[in-house]
Amino acid sequence: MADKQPTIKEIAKRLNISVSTVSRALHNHPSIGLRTKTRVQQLAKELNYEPNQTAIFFQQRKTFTLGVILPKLAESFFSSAISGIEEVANKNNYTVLMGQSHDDVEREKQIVNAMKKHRVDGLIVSISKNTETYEHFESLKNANIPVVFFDRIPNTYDIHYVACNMLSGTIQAINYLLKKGHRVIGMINGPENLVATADRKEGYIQAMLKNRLKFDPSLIVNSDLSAESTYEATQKLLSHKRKVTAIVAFNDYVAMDAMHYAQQKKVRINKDVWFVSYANLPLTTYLKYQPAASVEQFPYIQGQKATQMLLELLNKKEENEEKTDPIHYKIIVDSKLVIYDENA
Amino acid sequence: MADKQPTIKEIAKRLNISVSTVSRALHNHPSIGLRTKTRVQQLAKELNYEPNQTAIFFQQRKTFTLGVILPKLAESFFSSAISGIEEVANKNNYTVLMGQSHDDVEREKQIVNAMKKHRVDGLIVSISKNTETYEHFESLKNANIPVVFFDRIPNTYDIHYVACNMLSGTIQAINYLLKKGHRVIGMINGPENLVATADRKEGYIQAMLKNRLKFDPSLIVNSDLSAESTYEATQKLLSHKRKVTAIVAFNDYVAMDAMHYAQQKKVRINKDVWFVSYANLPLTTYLKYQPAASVEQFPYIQGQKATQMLLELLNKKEENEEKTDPIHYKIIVDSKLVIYDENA
DNA sequence: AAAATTTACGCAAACGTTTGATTATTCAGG
DNA sequence: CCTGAATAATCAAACGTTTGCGTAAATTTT
Repeated sequence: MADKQPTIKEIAKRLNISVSTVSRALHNHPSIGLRTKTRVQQLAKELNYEPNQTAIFFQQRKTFTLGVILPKLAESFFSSAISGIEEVANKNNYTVLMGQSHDDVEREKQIVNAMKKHRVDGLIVSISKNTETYEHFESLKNANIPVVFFDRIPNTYDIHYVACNMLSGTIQAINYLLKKGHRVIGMINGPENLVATADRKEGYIQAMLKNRLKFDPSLIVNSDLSAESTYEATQKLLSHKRKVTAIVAFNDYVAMDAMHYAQQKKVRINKDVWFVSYANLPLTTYLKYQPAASVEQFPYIQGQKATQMLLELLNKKEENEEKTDPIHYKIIVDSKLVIYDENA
Repeated sequence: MADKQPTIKEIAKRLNISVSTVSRALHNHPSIGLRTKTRVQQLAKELNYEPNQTAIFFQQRKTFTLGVILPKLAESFFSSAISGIEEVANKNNYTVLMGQSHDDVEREKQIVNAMKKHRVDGLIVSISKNTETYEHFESLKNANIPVVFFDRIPNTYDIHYVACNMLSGTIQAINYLLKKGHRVIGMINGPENLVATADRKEGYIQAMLKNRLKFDPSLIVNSDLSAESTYEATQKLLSHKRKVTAIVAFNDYVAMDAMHYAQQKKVRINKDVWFVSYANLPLTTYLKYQPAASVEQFPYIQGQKATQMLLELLNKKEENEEKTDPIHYKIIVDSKLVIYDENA
């Protein structure tokens, strides 16, 4: 019973017709008579024929495979993102080749190469923390493999990407706190070299100005994201000469550390001092502390958008062959404040 | 500059030799003279030649791709597992096609089909919670695609798998508690139909018997894993006529709920009552409660082992073509108790 | 009834690579 | 100078599909 997989040839031979006829019959090509069409399709069912995709891939110069490179699946941001990617990809009959860089540039390069070798049709990537040079992606351009970046994007202009606008969420966060009556709002921001850090600061400032309040730079402190650094930052804010009654933290981890420190200092969380952060931890009831609200970055949606964008690029490519048009797609997803405890 | 990718033919033409010579030269075949060999290899570098893998896949009837199907990447158990899989796969020049079933049998079937279409060389799968029939995997046998199951494995014998032995860890857990002086140890077990549940119970019993203690069935209660059910179970144990001083919970989520309930009842965690569980939450300091110890199931290692097993199967397959030998590989990884707080 | 058109199918090339069989070249030994 | 062996390279088939082009038979149009 261990038949070799039946091929189009096999069917042709049995029916005493040519392979091209079989191929066309299977595709419902108009120039094939109804009679033979049904004969072919029946036999195909009978033999349990399945087209050899590798042959088709080869013939069509297309693999219906999207490569996805991201830092770490263990981070729920990325595992959500890949679910969004998978969903759109599968809906369009693409499958997903996956690779984790683990924030290691060398691995990232290796994966890019492996993907290129495997002739993925396109690539979706969120670059590693340490990626500062982008030649390994350049080589994809030559190979005519489109790349869409998401969330963690290179610092250049000639790319397609979808990313999250941190401004909107930050402004909402500040507004939320202002509406609750807070006037002295501290911010624990991230490393100064990150775009994400600048965006948060910018959002903070904009929100204050829009509300005709003046911006006090000493209320923004930075953390290198280590627990110690965050403790220190928190300490600074808690001992600020003006009484800080709310703190916006760079992300959930920072928020956790800050709240931990505050708690130790007998500060009551979301009572004496309110905390708001940026979501990257799954919201579980099992966390020690919970911020009052969190800026959501919609990784699932970002994943979907990125995939849609990539698929469009692939279509474009099919249409106007060889035309390397200079347009670069950019999608910005607005972040949004999510309030956890409505009655608070 | 948008050259089509150079092919072996191109090289042959330029050098005025045949494609077969080029192919062999590139592979360092002994029957090619040193002179032409170097000429070919040089030109290849120059043109930036890269073999067309799709052509090779097709020709060799092999894709160097492993399919991985698992329920949910968001669970850290699985994201660890896939890291292990990826590592071994990449080391052996395989790449990983990924699909999440989200515990939906229909999706699982779809993914299996997609993978078959893509002609993955082999498959690694952890079945969905709701999978009770296995025909969709049977079809892979016919296609001669080997499958290795891991962790969540079908309830049949004729499969390859790697799974985790819950007995060892459970016994260690009980021993640990006994050594700490606990004599009345409760267990919150899972749904009765799961193998995992039976294993835990079995471990509990064996540990007690080995220590010449008698087993009290009323100390094992079941939870359907919902918070309410767990509360109820915890309540039963805390109000047991014998004073329960330690509780082994089915997993981290259950443990969290149990500790939450206990806390509310003024029971001091790991003081009045000790908690031990089975790890499936990443160990972060951000959790509200922490069990004193946890049985680790080594997802990363399971992933590695499963991949190694699959690669072996693929090698076997290459050697003795068509021989469908009836041997089924099984690897059992021992679970192991990890104690969090050494000085406790 | 011949010409034009339509319908239904076959031929063969092409995609890029590998590989068994074959041929041409070189060279040693007799 | 011939034989036989080693060396170096070529030929051609094969992998399974798709597709442009050609063409015989069937049908319609004059």
